[in-house]
Amino acid sequence: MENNKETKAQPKRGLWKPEEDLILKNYIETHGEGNWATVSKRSGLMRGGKSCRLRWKNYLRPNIKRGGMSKEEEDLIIRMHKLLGNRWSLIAGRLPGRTDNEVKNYWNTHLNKKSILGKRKAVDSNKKQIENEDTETLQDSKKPSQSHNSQPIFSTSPKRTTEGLDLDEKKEVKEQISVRDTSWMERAVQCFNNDYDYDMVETPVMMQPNYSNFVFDEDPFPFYLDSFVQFEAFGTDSDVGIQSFLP
DNA sequence: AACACCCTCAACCGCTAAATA
DNA sequence: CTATTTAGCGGTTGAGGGTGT
Repeated sequence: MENNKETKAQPKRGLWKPEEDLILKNYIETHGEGNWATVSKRSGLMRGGKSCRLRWKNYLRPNIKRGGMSKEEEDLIIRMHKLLGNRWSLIAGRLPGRTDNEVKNYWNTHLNKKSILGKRKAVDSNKKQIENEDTETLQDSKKPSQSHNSQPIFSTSPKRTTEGLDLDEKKEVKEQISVRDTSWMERAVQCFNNDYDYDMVETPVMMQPNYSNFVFDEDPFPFYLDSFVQFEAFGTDSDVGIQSFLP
């Protein structure tokens, strides 16, 4: 809501200047991350909290890798995107030093455009195509491949169940979850790298490499094809459950 | 040189979910 | 239990640099 009594100064926008970067970097190195709303006030930056957070996360944070993607990184992005769709943060999680924004940009500018995956088209041409198509096809093509607005059957982020715990216990749970994250992602990627030939779960027929209708593009793929979801939904140490969801 | 067009990517927007008051 | 705040996500925009004519 706008407050008429108090004419709030509009937060500064646009590209960050080196001196602003320095201020933010120094502030966070001193005070730590978080509570972004107060960062601009306390640091003297007249930026919004979101802007500060984004600048830190995507640019100033230590170990950020900048510059062109290596062939390996590009290959991994393509594979992961095939597997996960537009879940950029998950994909970026597999690329040390890369941010979701960077991966997303790279996909949209380099990979998507080149149509490396064949079916996927550049955003603009896709829009034009949608405009020209009849209603029935339009509805299909408008389906988000995996929009965050459309609820996935299972969340790809573990539910945090820290209710009723004290601060230290909460921290511990979060660390455990984080470890579990790495674990299932690692296994899923290994699985993917090995053409789904992994030992934990019986490979569903639709996930086998020679399955002719093995297509991810455009439509949200069924969750039983998503090995990431499998690992999370059913755990990494059990093969219970997956078979019951097979067609 | 001047202009138009294209491309890239940093930053912003709108939204949701989780955490906190 | 509800309201508010905070963090995070994916989609989109637009400034600025590059390239073609």
